[in-house]
Amino acid sequence: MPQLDSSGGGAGGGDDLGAPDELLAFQDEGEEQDDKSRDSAAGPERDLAELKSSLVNESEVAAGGAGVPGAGAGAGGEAEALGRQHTSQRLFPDKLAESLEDGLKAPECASGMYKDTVYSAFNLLMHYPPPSGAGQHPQPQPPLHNKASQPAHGVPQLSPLYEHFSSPHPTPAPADISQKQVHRPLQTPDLSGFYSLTSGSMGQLPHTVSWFTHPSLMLGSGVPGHPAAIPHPAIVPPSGKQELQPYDRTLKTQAESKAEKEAKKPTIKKPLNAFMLYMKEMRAKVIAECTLKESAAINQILGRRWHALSREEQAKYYELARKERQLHMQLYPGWSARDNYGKKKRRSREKHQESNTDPGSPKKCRARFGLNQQTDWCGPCRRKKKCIRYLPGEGRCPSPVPSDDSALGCPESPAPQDSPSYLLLPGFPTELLASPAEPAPTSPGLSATLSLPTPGPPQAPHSTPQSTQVQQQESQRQAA
DNA sequence: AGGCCTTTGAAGATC
DNA sequence: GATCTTCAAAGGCCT
Repeated sequence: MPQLDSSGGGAGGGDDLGAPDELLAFQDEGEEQDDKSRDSAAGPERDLAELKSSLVNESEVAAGGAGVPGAGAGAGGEAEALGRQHTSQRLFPDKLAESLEDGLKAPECASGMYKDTVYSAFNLLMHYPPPSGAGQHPQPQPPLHNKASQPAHGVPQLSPLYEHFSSPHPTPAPADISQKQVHRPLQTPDLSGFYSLTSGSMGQLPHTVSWFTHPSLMLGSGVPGHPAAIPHPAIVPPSGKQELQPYDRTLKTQAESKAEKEAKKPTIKKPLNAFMLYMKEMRAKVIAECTLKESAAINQILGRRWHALSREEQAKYYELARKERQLHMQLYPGWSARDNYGKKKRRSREKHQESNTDPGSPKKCRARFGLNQQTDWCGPCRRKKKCIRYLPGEGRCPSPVPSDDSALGCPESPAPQDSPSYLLLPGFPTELLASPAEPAPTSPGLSATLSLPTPGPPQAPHSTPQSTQVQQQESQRQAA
């Protein structure tokens, strides 16, 4: 498996996990992957033709059957009957994952098992083609909804993008695939939450069949509503509802239809970054270990644990994320993150006003507090949002790690072993520090950055809503 | 019903 | 080029 250092090539600095280097690695990897893809594509064209043929057959069968997404692949028997073993491998790799899931479901592995097992599975997927066997029939899937489809056992999964990528024959999208082509498959019924569903369910993997009916392989992709036109998991209809049938559209004016079509334009989600992949994998574990259910608090713990990970461990996720982006690019060459801009409501004006009271940009901070613009590292860590940490000569901002997870209601969870302490420059504006007379805020995001770096005693588990905590922090800052 | 919270990283937008 | 903004997941909470 290529590692991050493979991207360095002596070009980068020492920061092999930083985003820029990561990008470089990604680009290098992309070329490498392109070569691999070409190699794969250079394989027997007959295989592809047969695969397409099998897809057509399955689509036809599915068209006469249930209109459930993934039902097109419900003709696994046909594929088997066709005796195209290789085709089965491509169409139903989820069976491999199911067998892997069996191993993941061992109850005694409730803690500390996910990462190793998942990555063992990952390695297995990466290096070995999925076994094709008799009886690889895709199971009919229940209605696809994000939350309802979460694994019952909280088995962590990696993104389907990566699962797809792990195919022994990853099929690159044609370079000329258009956005329209990408969107067409979404006109299939009830395809909501594909990306969330799939990325959250390695064991169930109802999406995997859909994944392997890549647009480049879907002869029906040009036919709206074609059963074979099953979308990529990253594609999520905006409303989760089925689009109108063509005869319904005729009832509307062209302008209305156009506007509605634009409004209903399905969303291709962003590929998950390394931390998101880590969160998806570890969330269930944290929930099991802690008494928390709120994602905000869980994310705080995960954020700290993320920083507590070794570089090697983080590198695994960076590698996964890189492959996710690689595959996403291959599948949706015309897609841009900009496409999803504005689909989430912008944060409140109060949020922006609050940011105005913050120290500001690193450059402003340096100027404000008399730091050297060239030598003093002053930055908002890698979030690049607020300058609230001041580190001379540091190329990377340490994590704002509080003493332990008990402050977040997770007493069982051990504190990160190598939680870095962070420095404050001499002359650091003490008014930015939390008042020692007041109870230290429990939120590590902002509060930890404003607290003294020396780890204090475990903070009492908070019981106030996080919004209240934020208000308290805000009031403290304003009082300061 | 839908936004907020909270995290980090990636990428687009802005200056 | 540096900085800022938005979005990606998650699910309880709040309006």
